[in-house]
Amino acid sequence: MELGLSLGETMADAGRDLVLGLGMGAGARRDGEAEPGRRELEFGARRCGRRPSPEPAVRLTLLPGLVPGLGLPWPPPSEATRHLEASTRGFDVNRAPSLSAAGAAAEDDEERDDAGAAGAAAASSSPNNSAGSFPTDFSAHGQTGPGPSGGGGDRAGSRASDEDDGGSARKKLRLSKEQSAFLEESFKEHATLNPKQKLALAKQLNLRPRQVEVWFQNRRARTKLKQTEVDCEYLKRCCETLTEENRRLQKELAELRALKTVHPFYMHLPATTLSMCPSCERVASTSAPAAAAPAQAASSSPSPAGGGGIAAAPPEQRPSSFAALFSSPLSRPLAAQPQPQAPASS
DNA sequence: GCCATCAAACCTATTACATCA
DNA sequence: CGTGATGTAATAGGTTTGATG
Repeated sequence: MELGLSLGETMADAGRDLVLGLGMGAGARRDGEAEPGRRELEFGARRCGRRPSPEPAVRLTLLPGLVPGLGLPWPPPSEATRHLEASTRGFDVNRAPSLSAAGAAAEDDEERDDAGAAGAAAASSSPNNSAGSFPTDFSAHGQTGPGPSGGGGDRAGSRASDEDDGGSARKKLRLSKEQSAFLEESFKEHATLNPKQKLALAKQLNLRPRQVEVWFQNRRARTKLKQTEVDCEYLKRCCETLTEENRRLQKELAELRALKTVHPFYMHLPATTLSMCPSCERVASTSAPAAAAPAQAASSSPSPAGGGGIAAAPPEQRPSSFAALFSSPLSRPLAAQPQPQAPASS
C-alpha cells in the first residue's frame, strides 16, 4: 500500500519533491552506501531495518535539494570547537607507549578473529611505518608533548590510572583531534568498514580495531539521529503545509457549495469531480462541460493538469435537458467519485 | 533445493565517563 | 567546589545475512 501525496506548487516553490508514503523502506544497506542524492526516512516500529517489516511505516523520500542531508555541518560547530579545545590540550589517552604495549597484549583475544584477514595489511604496515600515505604518525602522537606520560595534558592523571588499573573498570578514552579527523575522513568515504579497512585504520591510528569499529557504529548512529531530527523537522513543516492546504480546500469547497445554493442554475452542471489545478489554482471538472466552475473556467480552457481527466467534455456531449442532468448519475455531490463512462439513461 | 546452525556484522538502547557551564 | 547537561566511547542484547554441513 502506498499513499502518494503531491504537493504541487506549494512544494515546488522550494524546489522539493515530497513523497509521503505508507510503505516499507529499505533501511540501511550493509555496505553503507546510500543511494546517491536520495534518502529515505522511515517512521514506525522497526527493530532492524535490513528486512522489510510487515507493518507499514511512513516513508519519506527526500531528494537532493530537500535537506542538507549529508551536507549537514558535521560535526556541529560547537562540537567541533569543543573537540578542538579538548584535543589541543595535547593529551592523547591512547598514545602512552606503555599502554600500547599493554593494550596489545590485552586485546589479543579480540584481534584473533581479524588476524587472518588482516594479515596482509598488518604485515605491510608496522606501527612505526604505518603512516604510509597518511601524513601523521599517530603512534608518536603521545610523545610530542612535554612529557612521556602524554604531554602534560590535564588528562594525564586519568591516563595514568588507566594504565595501572589493569582494565578492571571501563575507562572513557578520548580520541585525539587527528584521530577523529582521520576517522571522519574515512567515514565520508565509507560509512562502514570491511575488516581490512578496519585493521588498516586501527594500525594507522594506533587504535584497537574494536575501537575503530565502535567509533564507526557510534558515528553511524549519530548521523542517523541527526538526520532523523532534520527529517522530522521537515515532516513537521510538510504537515503544516498540508494542513493549510486542506484548510484552503475546505474553504473553497464551502464557497462552491454556497455558490451552488445561491445560483441554482449551476446545479445542472454535472460537477462530478472538481480538481484543483495545483499550478494555477483553478478548478476544473473531470467530466462536466467546460462551464463547470465558471468563475475560473473562463480563463483556463486547457487544463495544465493534462491527462487527469480534467479536460472539459466537448459541447456535443452536454446533456440536452435539465431532466437528463438531474437524472444522471453524474449529478452527485462534489465529492470525488468514480466516473461511469456510460451516459445517464434518459 | 531446503533447512538448521553458526559466526560475523550491524543496529539500537543504554551505560559510564569526561568535560563544560 | 558541586552539579546538571552534554558529548561520546564502550557495552549489551537483538537482528540480519551469508556460509556451511
